Amino acid sequence: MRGEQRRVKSVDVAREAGVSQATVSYVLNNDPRQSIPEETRAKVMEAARKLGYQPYAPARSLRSGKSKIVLVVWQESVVEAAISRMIEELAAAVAKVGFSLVWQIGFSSEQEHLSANLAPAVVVGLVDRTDAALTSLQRFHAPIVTLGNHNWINAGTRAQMAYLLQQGPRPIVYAATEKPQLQHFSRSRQEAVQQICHEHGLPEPRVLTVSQTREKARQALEDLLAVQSPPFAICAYNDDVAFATLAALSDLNIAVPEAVSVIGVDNTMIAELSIPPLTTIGIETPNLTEHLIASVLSACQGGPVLEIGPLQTKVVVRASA
Amino acid sequence: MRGEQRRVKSVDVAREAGVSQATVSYVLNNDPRQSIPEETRAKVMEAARKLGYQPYAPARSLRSGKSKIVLVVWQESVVEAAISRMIEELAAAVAKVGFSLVWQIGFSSEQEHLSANLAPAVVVGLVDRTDAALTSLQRFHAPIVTLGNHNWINAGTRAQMAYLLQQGPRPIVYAATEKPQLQHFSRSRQEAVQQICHEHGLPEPRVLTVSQTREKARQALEDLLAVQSPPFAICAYNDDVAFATLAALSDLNIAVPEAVSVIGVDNTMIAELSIPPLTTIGIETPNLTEHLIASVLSACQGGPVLEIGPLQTKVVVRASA
DNA sequence: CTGAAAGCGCTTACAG
DNA sequence: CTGAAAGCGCTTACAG
Repeated sequence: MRGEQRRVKSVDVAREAGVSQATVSYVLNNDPRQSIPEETRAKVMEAARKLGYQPYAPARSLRSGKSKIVLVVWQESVVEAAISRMIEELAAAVAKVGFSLVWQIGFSSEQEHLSANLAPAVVVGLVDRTDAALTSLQRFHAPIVTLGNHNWINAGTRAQMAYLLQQGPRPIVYAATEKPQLQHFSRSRQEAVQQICHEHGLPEPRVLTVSQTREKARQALEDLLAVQSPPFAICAYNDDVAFATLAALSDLNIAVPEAVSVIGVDNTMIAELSIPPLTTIGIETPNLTEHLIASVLSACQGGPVLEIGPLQTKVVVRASA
Repeated sequence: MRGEQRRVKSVDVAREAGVSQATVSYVLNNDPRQSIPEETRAKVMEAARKLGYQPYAPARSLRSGKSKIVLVVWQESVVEAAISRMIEELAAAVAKVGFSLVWQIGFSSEQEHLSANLAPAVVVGLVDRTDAALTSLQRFHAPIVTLGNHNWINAGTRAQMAYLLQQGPRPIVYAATEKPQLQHFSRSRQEAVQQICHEHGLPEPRVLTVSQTREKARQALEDLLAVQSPPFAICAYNDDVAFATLAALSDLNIAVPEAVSVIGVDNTMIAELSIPPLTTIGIETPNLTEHLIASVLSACQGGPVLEIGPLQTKVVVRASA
């Protein structure tokens, strides 16, 4: 399916409307420094509509020196509802000032020369703030907006541990994910769990690596039970891992939370649908979306990049812990 | 955080390397029609590296008349692992020929003027092929690659019904999603279910609208049970809906699949983690990714848009139906 | 209020 | 093999 045809240019619109190319530009961009009579304006609009004129982005970017693209760089490969909703609101906000939002998903090395192919006005880095990632974002030569908190990766983990500790002195097991693309995060959270255990004089936490296949998850759990007897508490990498863990516990007829308690992170849609319903951590930064929008809009308009405050968490207590 | 600085241009590289701007372009683009001595080539590369030169995409697009952006338009707001994996492979493939891939997520009207801000070389439309959607994609003035099958939205639904029918003559209930952004799809699948029931002389299927909150899902199910007594089979919009349905059935102590059977669509990661494990439909088109890649690469290089064959499905039998 | 003209940073015929 | 120059389609001082 092709959609090509000859492109209609602003000079075509000018000819059709019987005005100059400059006037077309003034009208279409609503240039506030010009005062165009209503009649001329209408003629131009009508001609543009009739010819189906679409300004050609590269020309306009080249001339004006700035593009109208906001690039969201999202490090993981899956986009969940919560983040999607946040960015959807951002997209609506930037659209109001004539910008468009576009995503890069999965921050892979193959994609690194995106900066040679796209010149965004602003980049929103929803990534772990490692030096490598930051350097990579610099290549866009655009203002960079990131989540303010260096440790947002582990914010949920710390909240999980605080809750478990407050529930009583059970040994802790960290349930890691098996997904290769999440190892960086998973390891970081694991270290956070270890450190907190040390600080509270708890034994070194064992690690349960949970695959998404039910069978393998059950086996890993059996292996764990051979060396760690209940009661204990499982602090899961995220809700998905907690889910698989609950399935495995059910298969082995282990009482949750009496023998083993489980806590997730993310408060995804499905968290309340598990059996038993999953206790988890929700990210609840009041006005996070608003702060993000304000920061991006400011950057779009050449203003400073506003700092975005740290993430706040809250425990969503259900039945599993 | 700013990453601006003065942009280094190809003329700067030329000066640094002691050659002309043209030579810089030839070297950096590996122009096959020129034969540049190795020594000159090395000088240019070194100068570019030293200055951190990045070609400016808009200028290059304007001059060459084509961009190196592949835009993936994804109609839903959530990106699941399966689709993400497919597009990741596509991204790697186009990267090999110097293109970059970028997503538009959630095909909202606010984003419609994206075509004024971005000039992709190819657009991949992972959207329902309605006239409105197609017209919208045309505005990019680029070749459009879509999934070949007009009815891919309902392919999974037809497979669900075929399986349920083959299991025996239970009344069918269609479990719809409540999510506003999915209504178009959900209604389309519902109609497919109705039509198939007619064709097989089954009674008009009742509709259970399933919210993602457990409490509301349970209530809706109770309302249904007041008018439809077991046994019956629930054909769910997708795995998420099936999940919520299973949770509600568990709350009401209804035996699955003895009293009520449930089948999903998508074969998501969590499908085997439900209690009982979910019977569902997987999309299993052999070489779908390969076909997609071939089609996009062809379009990138100015060739024709290759047709992509219809989606194929397979039943993944677990315990719920 | 309107138009003729310059120029953004590249690529690519073209001449040498 | 290399370089001087034209030109992609816009926007925006500038002159009228």
